[in-house]
Amino acid sequence: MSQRSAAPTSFTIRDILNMGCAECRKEPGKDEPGLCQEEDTQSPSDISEGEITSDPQSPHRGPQQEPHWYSDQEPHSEGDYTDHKAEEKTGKKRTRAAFSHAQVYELERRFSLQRYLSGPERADLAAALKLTETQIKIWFQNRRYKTKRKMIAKQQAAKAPETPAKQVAVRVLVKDDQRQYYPEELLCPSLLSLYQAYQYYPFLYRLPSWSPHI
DNA sequence: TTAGTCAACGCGTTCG
DNA sequence: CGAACGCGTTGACTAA
Repeated sequence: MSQRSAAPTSFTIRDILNMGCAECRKEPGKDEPGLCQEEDTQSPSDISEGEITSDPQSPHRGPQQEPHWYSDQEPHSEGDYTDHKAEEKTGKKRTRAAFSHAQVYELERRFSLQRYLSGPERADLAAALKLTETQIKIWFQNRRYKTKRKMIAKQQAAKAPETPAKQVAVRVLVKDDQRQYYPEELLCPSLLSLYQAYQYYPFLYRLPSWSPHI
């Protein structure tokens, strides 16, 4: 990972929040999922200390002009979580909050440190991220299950009987009759899948646990 | 249209 | 008995 700037990178909650989504700032006008919109409506200075700009209503992901993430959705804060469940029973269509980049960043960071949270830890994290404890609990549940599934799939792939190698055409960059790289120098498949898993959260590349180096 | 991801849900199980 | 868990599924959504 190359150095983006001369400024030291801090991973405290406050710094993460205040720094906003660096990926979004690169191309502010680009219409791409995973780009946040917060900078347009709320400057970092507007964020109170230690506060996550976690409005699932205005998630980082989603196009600028017409947010596809529940544009008709009522605010989904901790207070209305039960209301949301009540809505389910009344037959209203199910909604799904999209956590902001800052929230997911902190959740992933925390998960990399500990896979299980105690009650008080969960409450603290929920308060810091402006999410409900239930959301934190469900997120960790899903995250553990997701990790397990991937591990099982990986083990099964490793155990699977070797199939005869298939010959495929490989494009090779040639300049002045000289090959510029070798196929084996390309990204390995496992790394590609990892990249794919991070497609929605490019900022995760900055997590300490993440390293593009093999 | 399809495959994949995600948050949320339902259900059965475990544990204090 | 209630809370938390694992697991499978659902519904909304995107990219290809």
